[in-house]
Amino acid sequence: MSILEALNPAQCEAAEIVDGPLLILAGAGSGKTRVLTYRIAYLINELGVNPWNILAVTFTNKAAGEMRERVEKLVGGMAGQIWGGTFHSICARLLRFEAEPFGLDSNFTIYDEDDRRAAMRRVMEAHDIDDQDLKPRAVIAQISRAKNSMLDPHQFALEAGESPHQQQIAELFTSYEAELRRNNAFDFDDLLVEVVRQFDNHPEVLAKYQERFRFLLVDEYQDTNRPQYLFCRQLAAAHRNICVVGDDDQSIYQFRGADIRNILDFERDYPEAKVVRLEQNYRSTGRILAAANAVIQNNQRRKGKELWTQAGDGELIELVECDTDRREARYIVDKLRRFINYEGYSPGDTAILYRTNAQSRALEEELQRSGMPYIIVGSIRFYERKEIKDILAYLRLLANPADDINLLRIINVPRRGIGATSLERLQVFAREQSLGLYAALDHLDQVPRLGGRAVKSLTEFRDLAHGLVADRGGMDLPELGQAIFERSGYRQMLLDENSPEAEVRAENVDQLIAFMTEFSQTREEPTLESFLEEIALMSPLDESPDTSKMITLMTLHSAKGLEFPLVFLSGMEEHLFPTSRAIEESQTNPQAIEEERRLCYVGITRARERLFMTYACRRYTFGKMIETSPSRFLDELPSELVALRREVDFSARAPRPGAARHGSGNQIFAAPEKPKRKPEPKGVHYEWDEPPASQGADDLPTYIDASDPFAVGQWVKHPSWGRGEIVAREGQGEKMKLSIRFKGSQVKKVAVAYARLEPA
DNA sequence: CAGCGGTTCATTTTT
DNA sequence: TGAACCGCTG
Repeated sequence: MSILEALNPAQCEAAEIVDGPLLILAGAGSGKTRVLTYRIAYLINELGVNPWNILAVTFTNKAAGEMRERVEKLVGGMAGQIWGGTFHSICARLLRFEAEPFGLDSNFTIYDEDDRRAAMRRVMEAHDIDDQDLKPRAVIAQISRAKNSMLDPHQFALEAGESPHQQQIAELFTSYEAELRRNNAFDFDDLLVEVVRQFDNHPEVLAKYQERFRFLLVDEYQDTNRPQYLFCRQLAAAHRNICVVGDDDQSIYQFRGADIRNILDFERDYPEAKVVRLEQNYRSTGRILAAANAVIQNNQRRKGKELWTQAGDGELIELVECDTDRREARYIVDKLRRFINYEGYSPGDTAILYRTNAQSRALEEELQRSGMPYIIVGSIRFYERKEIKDILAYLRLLANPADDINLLRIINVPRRGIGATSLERLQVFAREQSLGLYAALDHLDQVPRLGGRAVKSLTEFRDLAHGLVADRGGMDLPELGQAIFERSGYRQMLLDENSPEAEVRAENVDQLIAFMTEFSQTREEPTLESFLEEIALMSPLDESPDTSKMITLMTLHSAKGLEFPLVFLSGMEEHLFPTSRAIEESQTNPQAIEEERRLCYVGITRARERLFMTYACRRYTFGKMIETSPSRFLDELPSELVALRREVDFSARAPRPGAARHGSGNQIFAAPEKPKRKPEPKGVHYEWDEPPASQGADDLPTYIDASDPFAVGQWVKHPSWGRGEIVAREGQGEKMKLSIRFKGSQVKKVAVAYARLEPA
């Protein structure tokens, strides 16, 4: 009996066709991941394929890990031998493994957006270009686009033609590339481009991998860009065993070079390709699916498919109009509390999705008041925090001393009295001698016009670095992190600051070191380089481990591939979703709106049972209240699927059908909510279903729970800051942080586990 | 050299 | 609204 009997006929076919190219067109919720895992298990268990011969490309590293786990359940420990990960992490590993034949230094650094910008600034300075009239960001965007089209600086210059502006960018492109090579660094785009070029130039290396990766699986194929497409084509050229899975309706990364043609033209690239369509949806209710189908139908450019389900209709989709973004947030949080308290949902069943990260702020404030556990995916990324980036910069310096950009970040952090003037002198010297800055530190006596104080400070820094390099061999990863934290004076700097914020930052560094410990215990090769690489290529989702227990807030992009029983799509407004940019662009190109619509489709299809879509009539934007209008996508929802309600006055719970008219007016008004009898709450219960009488300066109700000493509204005493009122809190248990308003009305953020707080 | 206060500018989305 | 950048002062 085959393991594939657990699959439906279409899924079974998709898992079984293992010879030659295969395109699986998998609609949202059609069991795609299930097919992929069974396919791999089938290859290994029933066809005796060595897992070592399988390469699985996924969209996040987390997804790769989950797939490996699921395969493991079917085939056992051998699953660990499957190569899996994102294009970027796979390519980074390839570049390190093959550094020698490729003529590279395997200790290269991977530049993120910040590093990239810093590098570009430096290049522009060298070219004497004022960054006011040519912004580094814009130049980088153009370079990135060029790389995603596989253009090198030379080809870019040819395409630029006569335009002096474009020629200037071409020059900057050339210098930027030189700068990165000098620093032994690659940016995100380079990782892919470099592998493709190297494979072209080293067919013997390519052949090795073609031989090894006899079975190629690529998930989210609709979001591949040109270099990724070429990479796949290179690997598959010999055996043509390539299985790609995708959904043209869920292509949402064209802004970063994804080319929808890669999926639309798959059958042209591989004429012998078989195509399997998965259209039965196992995720959502009939109404949710109908809404999704109705919206996406407005796109012209698609392969065309219609999802269907055997599940029932389910509830109506609720469309909620709120007068402000604040009210919208409050409505959502209030609704969540009810679902969690009385409808048997747990926080982990729920998600709030939005178009832009900026929208998370108002929602977060409301959630903080509520005390319900939540996690924001991606907006304030752990590895982008100053203190984390600083400590990482020290680590990167040890791994790759040739990286000036990195060294400049920390040479005066903590303050060592090394100022701009001294640094400039050092840089001029280094440039003249063709030395990296780190190497130049060994010749301080030869640097012209360097003051005695500066020499002393720079020597101090050099000795610090040398010391760490010398001792590195005898330390494991977390010890090294700890040593950097201590010896660099970073910990002392935070201690001296003696503020709650500094405490939190110290705690963050401790967290980083804790992760280093975990890393060195769980990874096969816990080297410094692999650690830095993993962090550099981490997606926001890879960073947040426990979305399963909390209300999850994230962008629609981050939500791709996920599902939740209860979903809120917030900010359904013109100029926000679709964005102003897309609207503007659609003046000249009607298809510009289509990617936004696909994003909307992705959002709708995340929901299993209940879907709420909300919009505000006025929204705080750039500190100003802006009048808004409902998103055009709402007009595309069939009226019979939707219940419309209005949230105007918070204290009046019942909706007030009223003045404002919406869009084409095809929505129904919901009957006023009938007063429900409260069932006995089960499990965790979040308080304040009935809001207490409003209090406080504004007319917003403040919720207070007297049994919880750290509830919002309670007073506490801080050893150094005195008495203060808790105005907000985040996190749980040991990680709980409080925002406290002390006298002088300054608000400080405090980690409960660190600050010795007393009730006051 | 560091710290302060003023100004300006920005929001897509992410590896 | 706020982060990020600039220029001035001590």
